[in-house]
Amino acid sequence: MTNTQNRVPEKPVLEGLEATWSAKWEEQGTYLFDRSRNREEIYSIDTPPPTVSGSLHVGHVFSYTHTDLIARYQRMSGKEVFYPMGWDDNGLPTERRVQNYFGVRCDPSLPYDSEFAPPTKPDPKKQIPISRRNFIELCNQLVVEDEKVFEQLWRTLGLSVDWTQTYTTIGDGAQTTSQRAFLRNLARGEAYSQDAPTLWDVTFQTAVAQAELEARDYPGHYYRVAYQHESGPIHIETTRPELTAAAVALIAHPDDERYQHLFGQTVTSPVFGVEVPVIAHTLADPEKGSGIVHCCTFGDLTDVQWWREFQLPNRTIIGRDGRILRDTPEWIAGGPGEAVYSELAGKTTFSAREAMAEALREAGLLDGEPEATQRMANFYEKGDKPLEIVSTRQWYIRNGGRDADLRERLVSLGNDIRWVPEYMQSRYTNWIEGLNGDWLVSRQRFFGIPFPIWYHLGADGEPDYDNPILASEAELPVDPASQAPAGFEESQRGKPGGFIADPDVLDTWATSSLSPHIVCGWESDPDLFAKTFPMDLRPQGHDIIRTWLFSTVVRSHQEFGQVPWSHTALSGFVVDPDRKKMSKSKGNVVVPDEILSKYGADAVRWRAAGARPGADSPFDEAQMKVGRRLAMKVLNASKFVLAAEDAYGLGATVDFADPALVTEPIDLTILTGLRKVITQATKHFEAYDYASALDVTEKFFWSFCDDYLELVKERAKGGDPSAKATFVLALSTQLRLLAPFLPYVTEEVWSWWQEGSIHRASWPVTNELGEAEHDVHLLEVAADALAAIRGTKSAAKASQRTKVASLTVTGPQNQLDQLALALSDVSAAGSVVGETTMTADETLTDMEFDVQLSAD
RNA sequence: GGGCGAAUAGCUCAGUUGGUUAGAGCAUCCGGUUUACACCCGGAAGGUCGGGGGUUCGAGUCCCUCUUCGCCCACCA
Repeated sequence: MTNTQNRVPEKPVLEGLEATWSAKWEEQGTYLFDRSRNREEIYSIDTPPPTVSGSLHVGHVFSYTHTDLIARYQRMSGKEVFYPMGWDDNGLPTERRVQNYFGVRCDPSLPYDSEFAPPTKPDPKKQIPISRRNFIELCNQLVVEDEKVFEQLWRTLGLSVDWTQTYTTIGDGAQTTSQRAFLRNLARGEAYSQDAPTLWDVTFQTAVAQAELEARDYPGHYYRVAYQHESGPIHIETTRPELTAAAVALIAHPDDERYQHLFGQTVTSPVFGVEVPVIAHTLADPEKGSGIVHCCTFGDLTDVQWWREFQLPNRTIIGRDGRILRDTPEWIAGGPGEAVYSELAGKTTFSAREAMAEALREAGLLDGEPEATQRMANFYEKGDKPLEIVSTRQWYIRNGGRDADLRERLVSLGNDIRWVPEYMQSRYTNWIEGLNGDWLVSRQRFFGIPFPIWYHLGADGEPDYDNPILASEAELPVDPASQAPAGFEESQRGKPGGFIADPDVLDTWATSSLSPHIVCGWESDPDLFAKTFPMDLRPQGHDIIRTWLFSTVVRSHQEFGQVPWSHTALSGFVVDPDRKKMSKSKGNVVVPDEILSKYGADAVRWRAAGARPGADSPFDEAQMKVGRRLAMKVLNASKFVLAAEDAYGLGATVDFADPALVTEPIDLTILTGLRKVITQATKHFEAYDYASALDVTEKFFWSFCDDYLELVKERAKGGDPSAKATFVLALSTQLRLLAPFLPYVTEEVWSWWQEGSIHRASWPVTNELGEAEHDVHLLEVAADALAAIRGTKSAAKASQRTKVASLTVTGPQNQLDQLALALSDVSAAGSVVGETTMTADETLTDMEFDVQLSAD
């Protein structure tokens, strides 16, 4: 016989459960993945790697909890769960954090300094320039520290991750995978490089992709500028007069009567006197400005389209630093505007705009004064200056942006994924249908995975971009900046007849899009890959459907011809009480550590589980208290049921866990109701609806505690086996139903009277509770009677211990019959000492009670 | 401008395929030291289901329409 008495604490507390149990889980390997199991028995999760250079906020805590709820349910249901954790440490966010943290900046022209140590007191205003290698060393150093902090938080939160299965997006494994996948893309013609106009961030001096754009309001002015035609001035309106020197055409709508006489003719640009054609195109909007627009290389994406379509000359005047090119361009040199240009040269677009406006004004070519306007401009999502368009050589991966067939194929692949919630699929479809170019994957940055590519240098020292030298898959990962390609010596680097490295790194999404490849061991662990791919679940935020989700489908389609997972679950955001998105700049971010230590992990998880998939949820600290109360209730109710009689408990033990002992009608209603809860909770979990699973379980649990336990405690104290059997069966079932939500408190209670971890116990099934049933209305009828008694005492402002002198019940016969079956429990719980009279009245739909309190 | 979602008690949300008098928790108010739990328990009050129209014996639920809010996308002359 198991002695439960000694293992039930006298005063159970929530404090410390996180530390105790997360250590035991680690020690006992509770969540280790057992790869000996078959594919059908495995459930694999493509966890989002959080950006370690950022900070985790309560939104992360919620969404990672959502994934863990599913993981724990699947594990208890018999699946071996493959649940790795990644850290996204690759890319610009880490660079920025390193710059701020250490007060340095990367200058690739500097040599490596093995002695370099970052300043102890960094001055953010005066960043010390260091070599690329020194910079990357600092990146690697800092991410290790950040990752420790993140892991600690996840462990406290109780994520059932297999901590032996971690990866980083900058680690060797990810580098090899990313470079290999890129080489395969290249070999299959899915990747290509091109010298073309590119959206460009002048602050970070890198190209950016369509998916990283963000349109923001941007104040500007309309300038009314006169181009010259033999018939007189032609006024255009522009917000960017500084691009006049880059004008290549004027364009108006073909039906615009005002400009019919100009089509096919030429005009000259103001100040610079450059001759440009006037062209008709439907994209010119007669309603905007004067209806005729100057096309410059390049003011916006429409300019790029016109430039391509009409094969206009490229008259770029903006450099990679966002400033007007210092050398006077050939089409300006020797012309009337040479002097004006030299004033613009080297200026930022902002000050060049003012200087150009002044020059136009002086020349009398500015009509009226500039008119203030609010327009939208494209920004890099991490940048704070509007993007420019510059011509640069970049690498692209085909994603359907320039191929209608592929686009259609990718859209239909969305049907192979089960979306939770379903309506999120439309965001995926919409995004693909709105693509306007292939995926730009090269970035002119430092902390990232380099392209595994070099170029021959001709005798003239010019690189041969058309015939790149590719790394072999066997030598991956490679760093072409420090390794020479096969057949060359390092000394030939940069020399005519030698080679140079491709200077760029892969966009971080180009690597994170391979997370299934990375975690499942593509090309490195075929056995693991066969058992985990395609994966079962991709959990992620709905804000990165266009980036992470879509790009992962693209890469999986290219490499495997199928979708990478069968399900995707999209979490909503935690928003502040005003329904605004939390962000650092707004100062409304809730720090997870504080709420975790204040309310406990179980309470926070309980609140997270209340946020349904896809739905944004306002943060409300008061809600955490409710979760904490539930966790506390689990401890106390369990103690009451399991502790021996002399410790004020009911002394139920595992020996009573036998449905055959349950004979009392009201006890049978509990088992009957619980079977229903099992069925419903299971159904909800299978549909990824953890919130409803919790709801049905929790409601039953409160009723179990407040109604049922109160009703039968006197009988149980008398040693009734039917009651005790019901207690242990119901407790065991409810603990397991609650285990995904409250892993700490359920594990704690489980340890009082069971062997092993509850998290490796089996998910409850209905036949554990036997076959015998009783109408669940009995519990309702009994609870109603008890409520009437309590209500009378409450209305009389009397103690609940007040004795009831007489109880008269009137109601339909069938309800009275039910009540009769539980009358002794009701009387005991309600301190009914006098007579109980029951009178049938079929005109009533519900019972009515007359409760006379005793005068004593 | 296009797409998606939401609107139910002061707040956060449930409400299955239409079916009695619309539910829960929090907050509020009232009461109770009740031998599991005062980190507790009991009780009460609180709603024209965003507006308007329609279908139906019957609409929170279905249809149309309007309004408001949120998110995603587009919008640089």
